[in-house]
Amino acid sequence: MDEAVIRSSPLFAELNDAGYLAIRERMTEHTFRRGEEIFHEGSPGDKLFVLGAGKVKLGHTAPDGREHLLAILGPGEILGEVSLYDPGPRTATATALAKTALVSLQHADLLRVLDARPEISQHLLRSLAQRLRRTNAAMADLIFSDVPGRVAKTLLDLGQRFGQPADGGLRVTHDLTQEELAQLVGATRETVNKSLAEFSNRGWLQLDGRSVVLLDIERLRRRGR
Amino acid sequence: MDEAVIRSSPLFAELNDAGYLAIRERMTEHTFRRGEEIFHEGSPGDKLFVLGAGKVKLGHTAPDGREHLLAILGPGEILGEVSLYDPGPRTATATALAKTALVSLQHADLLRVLDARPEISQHLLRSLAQRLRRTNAAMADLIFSDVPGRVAKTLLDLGQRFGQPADGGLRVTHDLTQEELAQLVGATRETVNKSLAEFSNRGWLQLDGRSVVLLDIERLRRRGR
DNA sequence: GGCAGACTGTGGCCCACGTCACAAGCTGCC
DNA sequence: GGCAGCTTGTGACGTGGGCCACAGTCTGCC
Repeated sequence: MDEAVIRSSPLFAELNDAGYLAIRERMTEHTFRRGEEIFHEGSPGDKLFVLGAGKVKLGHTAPDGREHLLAILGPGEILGEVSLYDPGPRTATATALAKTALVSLQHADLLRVLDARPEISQHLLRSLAQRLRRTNAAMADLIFSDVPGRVAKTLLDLGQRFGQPADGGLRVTHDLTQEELAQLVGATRETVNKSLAEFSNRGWLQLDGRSVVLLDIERLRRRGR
Repeated sequence: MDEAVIRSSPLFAELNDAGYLAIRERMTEHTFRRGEEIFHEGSPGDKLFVLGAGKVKLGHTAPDGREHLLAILGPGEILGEVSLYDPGPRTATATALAKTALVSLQHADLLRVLDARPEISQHLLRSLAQRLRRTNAAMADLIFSDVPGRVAKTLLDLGQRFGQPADGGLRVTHDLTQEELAQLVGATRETVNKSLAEFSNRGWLQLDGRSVVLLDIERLRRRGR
């Protein structure tokens, strides 16, 4: 079960069992299948989510309908916390990329915990600060790196977070279509496809549906910077 | 004097006079002239700054030496707060763009205030959350807008924050060279120059050294999206 | 007042990448 | 099992904008 993942998420890890149980009973469990929306841009943001299992994409749709992904989140990660600090409608849409289990918690309930245990909010703050740094790094990449470079970097990042050793390489089950990967790196599907093909026939990785096996991490890393 | 600006910055506005004076005496005043560095990427980040007057650019230098600006900050704004939440070396370099007056405050001193008045930290959190939203919007622009569009948007944004009515338009003294403006929008100086020239001879704005007068805001806005 | 160094203004060349257009697999549902 | 609709693979073409190379203007310093 993924209860253990929730329990040990940074948000709750420091609570003792009694404290955790008190907050746990205010949480609601949900499951989603690929393509189902967890929340939509513009809707009121009064809840926060913690992923137990699965994967979620956080995306933003431009007025002209073009879409761009802000982040991919996995087990143990927190979702929707921005509107905890800055109340108002959601500024992004969260969609499940695979079968996903998560719990939701009303902001009000969480704030009660934070009141009692202010040191926990440090974890939330740090995660927000890190998200900001990440985003800044991504912007720098958009400006300075070409598409293959961004693809390589993104795969390495996903590999570090979700990969597991297999088949003489690092298997990364990203659950993304090439279209979604393109939206994540800020390019078109076609260009991403060609970059992947290039990496593949250099033997740096091996494509396999919605996952890849990274074979030559060192070279990918060099290509990424 | 710019004391009033500091006093009414979101960080301190809610304090009563006694509370403010208590923290005020832990602050140190500094002034910088154009080009002087307030802090440098990689140095230990143990202070936070509040701008009283002037303007500051926040930039990041890539390993290959190319530079990119994250934000332009003006009077009343806070600087260096990220390392308050996520301690460690500074991840950006702050440089004065004009004659700038500011005060600095050790994190430790500020944390003492926040302990006593936790509601104040809400303001800090909100400003961080807003910074994150801003950055996300900037990323979307990098992906979806062309250079002239980003230039138009950036000028409108600066205009909204620093502009004042004059000469039948909105005068924006941005204190940026075209090179710096280019680093801010993620393009080269040459392309930015050509965009500005284009806007200028369409009569949408008027160039004037390190400031511009925005004449046709409506059209600039349309160009920006 | 004159020289040095920064900044602005513009044209030419070229390539990375977006757009378009299809072909070919894969998946799943009736 | 077959058709419909995703998804992947790849080639042709056009162009926005980076890079280079100057010329012209502005600023401040000796």
